[in-house]
Amino acid sequence: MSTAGKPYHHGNLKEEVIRAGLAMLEEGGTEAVSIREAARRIGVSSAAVFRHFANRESVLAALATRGFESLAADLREARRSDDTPLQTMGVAYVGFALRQPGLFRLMFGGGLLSQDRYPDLRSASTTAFSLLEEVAGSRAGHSRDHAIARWARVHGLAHLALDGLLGEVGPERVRELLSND
Amino acid sequence: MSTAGKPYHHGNLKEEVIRAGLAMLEEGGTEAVSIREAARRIGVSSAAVFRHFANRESVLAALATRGFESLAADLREARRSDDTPLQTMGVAYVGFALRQPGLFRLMFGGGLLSQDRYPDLRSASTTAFSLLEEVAGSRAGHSRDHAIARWARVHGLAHLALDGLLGEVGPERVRELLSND
DNA sequence: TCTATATGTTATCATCGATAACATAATGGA
DNA sequence: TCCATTATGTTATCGATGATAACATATAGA
Repeated sequence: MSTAGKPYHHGNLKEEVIRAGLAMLEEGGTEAVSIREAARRIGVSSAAVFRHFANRESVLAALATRGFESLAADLREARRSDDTPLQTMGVAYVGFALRQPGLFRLMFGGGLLSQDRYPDLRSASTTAFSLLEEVAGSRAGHSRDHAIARWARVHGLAHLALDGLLGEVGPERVRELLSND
Repeated sequence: MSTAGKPYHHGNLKEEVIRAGLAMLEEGGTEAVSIREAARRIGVSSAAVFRHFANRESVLAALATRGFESLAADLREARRSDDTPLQTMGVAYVGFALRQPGLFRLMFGGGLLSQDRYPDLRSASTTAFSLLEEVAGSRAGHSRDHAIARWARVHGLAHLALDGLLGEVGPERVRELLSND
């Protein structure tokens, strides 16, 4: 038990590291995610963080995993739209990227996905993607390849918008770019 | 003049740093690009590198710029195909990403493009993109938005393939995925 | 030739990820 | 209840990195 100050055991450190990591991610991108800085913000020694994560990369993997879970939630919400679920999901997808660019870049640009360590990350990403692909291929007479092509378009739009190559991109603009099919 | 060993002045250091950087990029991604390691490989002090680059990020920007120039060259070559230039350029685009994943990830995933420093990088990227967009929109009756959508699909395919989300992807597979229009 | 400038070198610093050695709290069986 | 095991935290330390300052040498032009 603690007498007055902080208890010796934090109790929720892993979760807080993730919270701090997500914040740093948006402040300065993946490079700005630092174990020491996270520890500093939480008020704990940096070595304590290593009790919960093997190394920095595994922190990044945890952040990316959260990202895919969050993206999947957004996509599920968008799917409820009864009129044009594909467009709406596309808008949600691009919106996610623009709202959390640091996270989005980590999720894809980081090369974590293409590795085989981090099975949690793999499965979280698969879950999110299957939501998109499912809807993209649901119209009658469309091949799986067609679904992939649609999915790729959404993904590409998100990346291009993020890199500022499409000018200002709002929800309506995204819907417009996804309407021609 | 030097008596026997290396001359005091390297003479071509900037270029060699870029060469070394490109190599490191493919060996271990952006994170593996290190000023000190580059200097070590070239056989020069790390401080010497800073005579030619303001900081590490500006080295990365130079590498990315090279990447866009190289990509543009590939696209120009592909455009010469008289039958299906758009598909061929798409194949070249994805092929570039798969052949040089580290470079491709730096060019996009790094967030360098969205910054405003590095005007050379901006212009190199614009040049490359205009090649794609030009051809993508050249068919009669197609809007600029349609060209962007096509471009996005190619870009998205490159990213997805790079992240291993499309399984094995060879040139024919890419052409297949780009054929439905 | 001589001087300014470009380009290299050798310290040196603060920061970072990582690990070892040690300290304390929480848990659960005898 | 006590005590041993385990989980979780701390401090000290290491090697590598980006960056800068102070100094050395080569090159080029007046």
